[in-house]
Order: sequence, then structure tokens, then C-alpha cells
Amino acid sequence: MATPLEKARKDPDSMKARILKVARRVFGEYGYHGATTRMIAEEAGIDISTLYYHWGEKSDLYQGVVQDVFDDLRHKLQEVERVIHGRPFADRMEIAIDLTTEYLFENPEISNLVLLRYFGKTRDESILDIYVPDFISDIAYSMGLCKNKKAVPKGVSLQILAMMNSIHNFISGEGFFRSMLTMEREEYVSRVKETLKFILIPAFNT
Amino acid sequence: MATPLEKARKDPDSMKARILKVARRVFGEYGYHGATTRMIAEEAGIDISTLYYHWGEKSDLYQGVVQDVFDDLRHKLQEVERVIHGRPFADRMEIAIDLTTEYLFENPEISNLVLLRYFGKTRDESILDIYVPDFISDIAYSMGLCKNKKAVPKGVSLQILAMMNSIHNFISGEGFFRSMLTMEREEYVSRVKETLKFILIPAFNT
DNA sequence: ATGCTCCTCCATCATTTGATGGAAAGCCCC
DNA sequence: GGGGCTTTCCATCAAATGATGGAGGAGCAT
Repeated sequence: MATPLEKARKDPDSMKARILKVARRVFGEYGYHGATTRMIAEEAGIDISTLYYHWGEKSDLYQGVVQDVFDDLRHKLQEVERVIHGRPFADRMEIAIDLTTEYLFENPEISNLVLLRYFGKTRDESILDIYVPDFISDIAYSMGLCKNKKAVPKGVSLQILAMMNSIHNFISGEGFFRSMLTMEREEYVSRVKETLKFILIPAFNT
Repeated sequence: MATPLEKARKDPDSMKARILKVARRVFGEYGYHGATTRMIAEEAGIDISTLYYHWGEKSDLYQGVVQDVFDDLRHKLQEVERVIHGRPFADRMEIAIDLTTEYLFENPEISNLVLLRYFGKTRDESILDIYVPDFISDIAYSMGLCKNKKAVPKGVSLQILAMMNSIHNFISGEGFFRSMLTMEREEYVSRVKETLKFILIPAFNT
């Protein structure tokens, strides 16, 4: 029970965890400035000061959300790695894309938060700490693109980023893209998988 | 001199155009809620009420910015199309990636705004009007992926989106990715081009 | 010069939003 | 039951933010 975040995760029914869960979604949808503490409190069905009691400043809650989300993503990717380990390369890519995509479609706020964090600045200087996604090196190693997890070539890191972001884009942009192309959810999901395989597999299939 | 936006573009030294230019950058950096009318006015060196005099509500200014940015992007893509027209396919992709990437690196607020618009909601309901990027069909046609501009298959649209967004991601995420990988700007730009070609060319090079 | 239009700024307002203090309510241990 | 601890909510504050009214000024035609 070291960090407050761990505490919140241990007991998912605790008020602190409930707030975190709502905050993930609201911050993901509206971004840091677009989300207000009142919105989060209201959706959680509590008073705003209860939120402040548990989490302190808005930026602290946001930090908690970001760390929580990145942790979840890292764990999921490790799980995917275990599933595909040892299989032939072509299968690995296909399965990895399927599993990752499905997971993110179920937890779209992850993609939202990751992308908003990459692309949007914050007026509040304090929220800077560039959180180097350590899962990049995991993926690079797992795909056989580097021998040493500690020293991933820069070019490879960029390839991984391109890959991950392509996925996030389709998850996070679902609302926009789907209504643009007038698709049902189911069709969208399956076409997104298809498109990702179309784009990503040939590139890495040396 | 029909729309106010056209007026602003006709005379780029006009106050209205100056405000628009600053607003593009500020909205792009901080998003709709992260940007304040005061920030924009201050950066433009004018009083806040001058801004309101020319543009009315904040959301009107934002609408103007979005339209301006999408127009610029469409024009640039048409220009690129003219350059690559008639060349062999492999060359076309390479040149298109180079030109588009360079242009966006010079005008990063375009990528910022496009992505923020795709991925971020706004508390203000009024800003909804989903602006179907008509350049998608232009690109599809230009790449020979469809015969009829009016009827682009959905799968093709998704492929184009994946392609465009990959580019935008690297432009918009420059601050984050570059400091994550500790690169100078020049190296980043050239590696991004390389990575985009690595990912995109094999997929479409049937 | 007068009057007119257009533009800019200062002062100000109303609302939103981040944040807190203190009272009440629950809860546990004795 | 009572003391003490935690948790929740109501009332409220201060600052930030979107927005406006009106005074003044520049330019220009008459």
C-alpha cells in the first residue's frame, strides 16, 4: 500500500477508485481543460469536495489517471506478448492486432488519453513529466526488431510509435470516423482490424 | 467577399486575419478549452474586446480556424497531386510523403487541429458539425484506389485515414516524441519521412 | 470644421471553475 | 454510550474566463 494509486486499485469499490474510473473517461473525452472537477464529481454521483478530499488538486487526479492508463496498457501488451510468443511471425502480427484492438475498443479512454497526452499541451506547466512509454522497448523486442531491450534503435522506436498510434487513432476517432462513413459499430470494428493489418503487416513482413 | 473568412484571407494584414493566424496556433497547441480568448488576444498584441469585435463568440473564431485549416490542407494536397500526376506509382508515394510531411512540419498547427478535432470532444454542443474531409476522395482517386470520386469504398476511406493520420501523428507529437528519443529537429524530420515510407509504401505497393 | 464610419481599448459584468472550511453523518473500538 | 477517526456534503470564496458597453480616436468624405 505504497502509493495512493495502488491503494485505489487494491479496492476497486473504494470511493477513490470509483472517482478514478469516472475521471479516466471524462478526461479522455474532453481533455484536461475540457474536463471539470464538477463534471467528474457529478458523473460519480458525489459532491465536488469529496473528490478533492480523496485526490487533492485536479492535476493530481489527472496524473493518477495517466499513470493508471499507461499501466493498464503496459499490462495488456505484456499479456498479448505471452499469447503470441513462439508463433510464426505472420500469425503474431495478426493476433497482436486483433487482441490489442479489441481491448482498446472496450477501453477507449486509454487511446483517448494517450493521444491527448501526445498531442495537446496544457496551460498548467506542472503537468510536463514526459512519461517514456517503456512498453515500446517490450514491443520492439517481442517483434524481433532489436536484440537488447535497453538499447532500441531510434528508427525502430518510431516504427513502433507509428504502429501503436495507428491503432489508437481508429479507437479514439471512432465517433468522428464512424459517423463520417455511416457505419455500425460492428462493421467499423472489423473494418478497422482489416485496415490495420493491410497497412502494418506488409511493412514488417520482411 | 462573401464570407467573413474569405475577407480575412484576401487581406492577410488585416486585423481579422492576424487574429486568425494567432488563433490557429493557440487553438492547435492547447485545444478548444485549453485556449482562452485572452491568450489569443495577448499573443496578437491586442485587447480582448478587439478580438470579440472581429470574430464574435469564441466558438465562431474556432469554427473559422477549423475551416481555414482544412481549406489550407485541401489546397496543399491538390498541389501535391498535380506534382505527382503521371509518375510511376512508387515515385508518387515517395514524393507525396515528402511534400506533405515538409508542408505540415512548417505548419504544425494544421496537424494539431485536425487531430484534436478527430479525438477530442467539446463541452460546447454547438461545435459539432462533422466536417467530412472531402480530400479523402481526392487522395483515393489520385492513388488509383477508386474509379469514382463520388463513391469511395469505405475500406479505402479507412486506408486513407490511416495514412493521413500517421503523418499528422508525427507532426503533432513532435514535442513529445523528439524529447522522448532525444533527437534534434533535423534528424527527427528525416527519420519521420523514412518511417512513414517504411510503413506506408509496402502496403499500397501491390 | 463637421459628421460619419470603422476600429481599439478601458472598465466592468456574469458565469464558470478550482479549491477550502466547517458542520454533520457514519463508523469503530473501548 | 462516548470519544475519536474517517468520510461526505453544504456553503462559500477567489480567480479565471467569456462577453459587452461606451468612450475615445483615426481616417475620410462632404
